[in-house]
Amino acid sequence: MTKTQGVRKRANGVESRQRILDAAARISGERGYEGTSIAAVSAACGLPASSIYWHFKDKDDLIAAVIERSFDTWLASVILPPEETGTGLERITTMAAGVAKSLMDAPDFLRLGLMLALERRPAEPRGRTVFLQVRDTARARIAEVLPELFPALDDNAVQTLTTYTMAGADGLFVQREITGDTIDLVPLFELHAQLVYEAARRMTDRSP
Amino acid sequence: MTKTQGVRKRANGVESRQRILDAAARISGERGYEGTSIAAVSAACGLPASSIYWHFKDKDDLIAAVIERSFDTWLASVILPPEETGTGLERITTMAAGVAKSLMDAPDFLRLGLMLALERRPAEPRGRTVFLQVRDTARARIAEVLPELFPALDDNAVQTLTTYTMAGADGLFVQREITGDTIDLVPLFELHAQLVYEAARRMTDRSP
DNA sequence: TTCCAATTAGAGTGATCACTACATGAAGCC
DNA sequence: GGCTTCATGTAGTGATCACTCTAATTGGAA
Repeated sequence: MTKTQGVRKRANGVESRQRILDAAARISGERGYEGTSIAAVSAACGLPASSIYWHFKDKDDLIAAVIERSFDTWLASVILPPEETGTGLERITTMAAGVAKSLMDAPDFLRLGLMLALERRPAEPRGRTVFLQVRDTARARIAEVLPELFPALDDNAVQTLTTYTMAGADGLFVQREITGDTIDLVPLFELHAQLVYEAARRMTDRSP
Repeated sequence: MTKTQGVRKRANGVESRQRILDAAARISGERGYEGTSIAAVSAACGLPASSIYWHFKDKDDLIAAVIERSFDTWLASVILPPEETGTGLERITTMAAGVAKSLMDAPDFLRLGLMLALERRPAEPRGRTVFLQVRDTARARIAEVLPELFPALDDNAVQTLTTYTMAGADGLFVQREITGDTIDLVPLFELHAQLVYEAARRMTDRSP
């Protein structure tokens, strides 16, 4: 029996799960955890609430799944180009531009993540934990890149610069969310990369 | 028939309003707009819901009042020390340290503000609008400071550096919120000030 | 005293929340 | 056909939401 693309949609768990996640990602990316109601997700994806609860244990599980799905996509952008592609400055500038592009393509992930991260509720949502893990992985990537470009950097300086690099990325993203979609993050991220690069260079000069 | 203006502590009106705002600031700073329920504020301040609605028109009005109250306090920290206190770098480093201290003293304001700013709900809360106005004022302050220290900077560079300065402040604040209260923002803000200073200096060197 | 207005207390409104019980339907396998 | 599993549909559950109504209390003014 061939799969007819007919009007009558037959029960399709995988596709329904994706539709639920799409709707939940959009709504939670716009309104945060508390602002995302199951009824709204249900209306947006066209499936009843009971279907959502068949695919996901509870609301917490749904939000966590939203974060997890964007996980790999986003982390793939945090990569330093190989050595033969250019100078150190060129490489981290390209890396920064790549992160900027991925953030502009799919801002819901970081927007929801930052909202979850800023909240301090008594029972921490699992989505927040997952987001912080992704963040730590991204942070570790940067902490590996810096000594590769500046072997003379001591560990303390690497930690400080890593923190500063992450902060700049978050802050520039927030800036775009506030000011509007017209702002292009790429040149700002490139500037950020250059400033971090210069700072690292000066730090190595100081402690030979 | 002249309504005497000198109203004493007629009842606990003024004090009650402050208690409500204190409770609302703490709760909304921890859980955001949707996460702040009138019942929770009522329990935290010891006054019934009807009293909250006597002092404030609705929830939106309450949250906006929370933002407005922190307004002046916070803006007062965004000030460049006078010229005779040191070199340009020293002055903006001191300014950055002051902002860092004020953010660590009262993080609820910026945490709530950033949560409001990131949200994109159909009906924008008034608190969000107020927060963005405060932000614009702070931004204007920075945009005035930069040409004072670097008269040769063109307007485009000033705008870019201002955006980058704000972004760094936001991002470092977020970093502290995520990593925990043990992190000291002051040295990170000072580093940020130095990097912006160096960037501005190099920009003026490039276009004399 | 009496009156008035500023607050507060308490009870209650309908709406919406996350979540569930249960029946129904569709496909695969025999 | 019958049986099972996957998935959806219907119709709720009690709890909590923002908000309101009205009566009580309070202190100052007349």
